[in-house]
Amino acid sequence: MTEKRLYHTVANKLLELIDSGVFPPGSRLPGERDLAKRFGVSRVSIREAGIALQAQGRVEIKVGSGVYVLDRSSLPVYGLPKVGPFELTEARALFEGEAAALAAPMISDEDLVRLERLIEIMTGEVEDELGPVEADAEFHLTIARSTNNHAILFVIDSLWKMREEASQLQEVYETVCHKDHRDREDEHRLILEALKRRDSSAARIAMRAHFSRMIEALLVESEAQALREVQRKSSESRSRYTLSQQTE
Amino acid sequence: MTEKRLYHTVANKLLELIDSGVFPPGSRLPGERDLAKRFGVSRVSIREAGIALQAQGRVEIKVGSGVYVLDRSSLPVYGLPKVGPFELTEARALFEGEAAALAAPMISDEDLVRLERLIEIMTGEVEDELGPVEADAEFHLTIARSTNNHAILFVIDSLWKMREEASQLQEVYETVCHKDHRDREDEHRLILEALKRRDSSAARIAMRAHFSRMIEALLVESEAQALREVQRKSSESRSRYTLSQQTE
DNA sequence: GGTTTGAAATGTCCATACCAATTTAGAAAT
DNA sequence: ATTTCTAAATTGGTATGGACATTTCAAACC
Repeated sequence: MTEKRLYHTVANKLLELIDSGVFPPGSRLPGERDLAKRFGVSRVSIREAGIALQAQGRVEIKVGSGVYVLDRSSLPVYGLPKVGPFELTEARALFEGEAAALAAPMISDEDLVRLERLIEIMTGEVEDELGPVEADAEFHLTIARSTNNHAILFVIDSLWKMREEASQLQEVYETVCHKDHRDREDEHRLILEALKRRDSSAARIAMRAHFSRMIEALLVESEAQALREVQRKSSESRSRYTLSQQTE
Repeated sequence: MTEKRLYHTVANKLLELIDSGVFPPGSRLPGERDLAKRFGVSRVSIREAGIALQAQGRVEIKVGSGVYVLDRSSLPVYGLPKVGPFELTEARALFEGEAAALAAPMISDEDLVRLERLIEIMTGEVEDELGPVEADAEFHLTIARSTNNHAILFVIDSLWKMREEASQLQEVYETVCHKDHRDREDEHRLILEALKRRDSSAARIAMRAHFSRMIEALLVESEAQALREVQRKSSESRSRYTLSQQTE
């Protein structure tokens, strides 16, 4: 209990208050100056505690407003590596393929109808509070969940979070996904059909095909993007050149 | 690049310096006062950056000594789920099997001799700074690393950390591993042989066999453990009974 | 009623001074 | 020459006080 760093003990006391319900998720903590007086420490220590808690994903600090308690359940796994689109898709192809194969013999009927509905949401046939992107995530997570294996669920959840992490990566994904949304629908249906038949190896193949097509699309897209980049840079240097011509 | 919080930009700059090799893992970075002058900010901001980095597990701060760079792959990832031995081993069988299959065609000769050496360390033939347990970890991580896929490396690293997380789980593993250490050696050699031949499917099969045997052993062990638990509880309730007899 | 404005609250940052833990170097003893 | 001990230098930790930027919200205004 007797921590060495002051900010650490402050952070722990705050966590106790949060966990004991004094500061429920969503609520706002007292101001720095207030807390400093209450704990009998300086404002610096309070703020350091806040930074530490923020780094742990327990609170959110909004400048000029205050620090707000976050919901513990939605804590975003820190230490996720920065990965490129190809690495990520390759990993997903392998791991989600295996997850689907494992899930096939044991998936429940409820989950099967849930998958059906999620596909309809993605295609836009059905409106829902879930957006099409969230539905896509839920599709893959539902399959992972039906393996009844927390480690597998964690892995696939982490892979999805990596995708969300890098905004640049997300852009690439968006364009790829929306371009061939018809292909994606077909692939999702093939996966679902294999699961319905409780066919492990078909499920694995279908899932892999889904990601293989994605890698193909990524190749095309990254090529086009590289081309645009070249054009942008050359036009940039051209305008800089004309600019320097004018100023001299 | 222009973050809003000052300590955040400082932290990012430090991370760049660390990742670019200016401050390699294990090294000590300049003192607060030095860094403050260098970045043109106050000491508090430097320390706040340090706290943030520490919370992310990237550095270790020792009072009176300095802040030291930690090995990136060695620690972080909070929010690992608690998983049982069976779940974990099942997940490892699937995922590490695929990783081995992917690594087989592209693994370097240096990594192959490294794997050879690691097996020898595990069997005790060779002494090393690495213990046998660490060698086991390194064996699997080396294979994962040679896929050249950071996402895959992350997953397999995470799975190993889950094993280390729960002490109870570790006990079970220890007993299982040491009981049939001869089997384990053979299995590791089979994996290595498959990799040497660049045979993807053989590598996958060998890796899966390794974990399948583990699951078998776990079944036996958990049975024995369940038996012990029953005995413990019954003897406990018996002693409680005699105790309540005495006090009344 | 809707918009603008301005004061209060709040987080952010800095400079300085002092404290406590650690390391280092040099003197002293062997 | 080597070891041991002590004191100074170095380093991170904390406190204080002030200045600044952003946000919030209610009063004032059109």
